[in-house]
Amino acid sequence: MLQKPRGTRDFLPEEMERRRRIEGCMRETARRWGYREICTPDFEHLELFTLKSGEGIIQEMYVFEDKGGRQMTLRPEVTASVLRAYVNEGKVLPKPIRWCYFADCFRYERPQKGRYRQFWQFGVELIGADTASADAETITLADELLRTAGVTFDLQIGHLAPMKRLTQDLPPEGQRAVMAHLDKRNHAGLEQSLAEIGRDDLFEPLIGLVDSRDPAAVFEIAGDMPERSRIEELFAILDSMEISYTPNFGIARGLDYYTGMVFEAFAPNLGAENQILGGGTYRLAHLFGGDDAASSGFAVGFDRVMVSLGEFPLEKTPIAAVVSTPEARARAWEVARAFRAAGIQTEIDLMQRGLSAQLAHAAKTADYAVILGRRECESGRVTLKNLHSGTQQEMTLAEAISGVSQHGAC
RNA sequence: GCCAGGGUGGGGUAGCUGGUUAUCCUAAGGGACUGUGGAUCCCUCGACCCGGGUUCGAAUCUCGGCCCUGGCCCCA
Repeated sequence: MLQKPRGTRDFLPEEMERRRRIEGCMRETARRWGYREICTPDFEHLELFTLKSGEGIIQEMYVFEDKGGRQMTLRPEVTASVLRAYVNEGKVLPKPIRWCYFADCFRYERPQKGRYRQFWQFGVELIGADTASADAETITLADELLRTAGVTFDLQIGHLAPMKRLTQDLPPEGQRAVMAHLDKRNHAGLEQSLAEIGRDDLFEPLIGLVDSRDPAAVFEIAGDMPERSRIEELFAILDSMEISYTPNFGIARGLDYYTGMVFEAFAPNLGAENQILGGGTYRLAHLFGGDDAASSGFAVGFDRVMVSLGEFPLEKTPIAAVVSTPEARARAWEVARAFRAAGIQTEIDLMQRGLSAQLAHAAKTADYAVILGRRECESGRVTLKNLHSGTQQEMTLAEAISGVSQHGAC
């Protein structure tokens, strides 16, 4: 038997209903904040992502050569595409630009819990605003999005400036290593890296930075800096909005293009892959030939949110099954059409089953049976049977439709 | 790329210290039952992940691959 590709999943209707429901929550929240949907290609020129993230990511992507000999790749994320689209067509739009997307992405990685080779991200990008308010909007929207979806999470917010200030004298490789260790809270690795470059004196301040839960203490350690007022303003807005978060000035997000604020959210009930959201402020447009627009944004790991949420009840709408004898076949089609026109999910027998078997089937899949035989054909009425209570009654078609509409599923 | 544990009908399983036709539950389809359902009974359908090796004989032992689950690395 043919298997699905490694790291991919089939979603059956039950699961799709759950996914669409949560997707709808996220879309609605973004809409209320003025973020309108953008859709970019599933595949892009490879160069788009190597420009953004370096050559090293090629081995993690689905790269292919198209029939014209072009180096292409399935998108591993959406931010690069959105910024490319901005450079291509968004330059003249009034700023700030608020865009959101819900899209599948592809990464050639080893699958594990919450990590798949095809996965979905819901994200927003706020382009052209370079203020504490813009930072605050990005974070607050992220918080609201996750809360609306119903997921339990820890929100951690940091800023790259203090860490960069402390490590500004280090060689680039040293700085990179130090930030990586801090991001992973790897104290032993940090100590070793600092020793290798002869800067053991930085160990205590850097640890203090990461462990600090008070922004004021961070400036005590790292000293004053130009970004200080913006950072303080950001946290003031978040506090006034009563956002629940943990300051974490050890977040490095690993990538060079982040310029200031960075934030992440974690779901405590997930395994090793427990980060469900990540974002920050960045500059990318200039890489793709555009202006140096300041941007901020985040992406939600939609599949991880779904794993974290687990099973939850779905609201049911009533289902009607039209059950008929062979002689009432034509009438059954008419009645089914009328039910569907009223917006009711309605199914009709396609298996040429006997009345008994039709009812047996309806009892498993529907809430109401609309029974049609010679008697109903002659009277022009229908028999409506409630399949949960077992009660049934003959009535007009209109009465049956309104009865099903009003009672809902049991 | 690395580590651990797994892979038997659509789903869940027994067998796995080699030996008849591979067990059971469930689902699905049909019948008992041509105007009334989920019960019951009967029937049908349908599986040893793939390939090599050992053996008279492999679901079982062995090797390789693939895939699944979790972890490492990475995490845009």
